[in-house]
Amino acid sequence: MQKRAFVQSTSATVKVFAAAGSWIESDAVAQCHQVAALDGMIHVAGMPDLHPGKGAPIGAAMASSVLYPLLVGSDIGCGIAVFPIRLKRVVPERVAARFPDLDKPVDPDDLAGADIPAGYTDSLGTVGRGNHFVELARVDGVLDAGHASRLGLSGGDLVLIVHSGSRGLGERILRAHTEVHGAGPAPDPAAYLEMHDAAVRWGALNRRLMAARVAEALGAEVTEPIVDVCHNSVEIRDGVYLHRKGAAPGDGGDVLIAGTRGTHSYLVAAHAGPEAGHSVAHGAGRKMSRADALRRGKAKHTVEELRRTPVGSLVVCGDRQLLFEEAPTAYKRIEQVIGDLVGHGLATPVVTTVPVVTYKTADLGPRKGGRR
DNA sequence: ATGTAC
Repeated sequence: MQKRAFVQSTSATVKVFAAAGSWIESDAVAQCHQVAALDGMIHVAGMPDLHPGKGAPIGAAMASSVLYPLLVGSDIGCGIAVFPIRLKRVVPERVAARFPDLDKPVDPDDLAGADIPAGYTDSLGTVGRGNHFVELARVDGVLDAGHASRLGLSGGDLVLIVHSGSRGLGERILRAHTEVHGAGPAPDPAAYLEMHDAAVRWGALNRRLMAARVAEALGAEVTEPIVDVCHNSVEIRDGVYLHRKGAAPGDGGDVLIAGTRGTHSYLVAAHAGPEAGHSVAHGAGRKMSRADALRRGKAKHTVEELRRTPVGSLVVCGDRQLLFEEAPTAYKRIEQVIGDLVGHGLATPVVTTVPVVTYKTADLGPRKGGRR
């Protein structure tokens, strides 16, 4: 036991929602306990996709009496939305070739009159990097037919899944805080929350813009999303600040829990209580650092097998390093994560989706896409 | 995850 300081500090409770057999990186659990020791912290709930992040764990809901911007992170408002889409003929190669360039922002002139949160038009309509993606997927397994029907989903239906956030806006908001206050709490929570809320709205708009861009490029119609859940945020809940970093609000709504670029994703009905921070996992969760995934991936995979996955989908990604970092083998098995949520009574699967074409970043020219 | 620096 470590020697206690003279004044006994009260540490928050920590609970990780993973079965004994589910591997969780010890660094991530250690991060949860570091967070638990912060002033004002009340409870830390680790999701089954828990993994280490920069300064704070990813896949955690953290409740405290003070607001810590670092526990939301830089990608404030990042989330996953699901848009039903109708297409006549779906040949992955054709769809991939027709995908728009989502690395280039939309022309601000095209948004004349639109309400752009924070007036931030840089990179609006772009997907970003890291684990972000825009995916045409097909509903595969229907696990709760009644619930799926209420969402208007049947087996074989196509959906666009958009995972992206607030790009440079959220990063700017966090940096403005950390430059003055470091990892400390927000001295003026209301002022932070105002900027945070703008970034959340910006992220939601960004996801809609991307869905519209893709639909237009594919000659399809797109409507409002049936699911749109932000997993990096803070809210006042039961009188305290509930921070979520890589954790989706999971108390009554539906959530798309992303698998990987070569495996299924799960749309679930979430029903998490206070012990789970009213939250569920947001994805499969990395099991390898990006550096490890790159090193091991290069030894294990060819570029071709990462671009054409075992489920027959295509991955549009002109960045070879990103392709390795995001290889399905760098992530935990999504079935394990879902199983842990179900096992703890936090979620009920509704449908699974299988990727058809996943856009990560603009493809290389035909000449540049050689082996390895 | 990001914009920027190396």
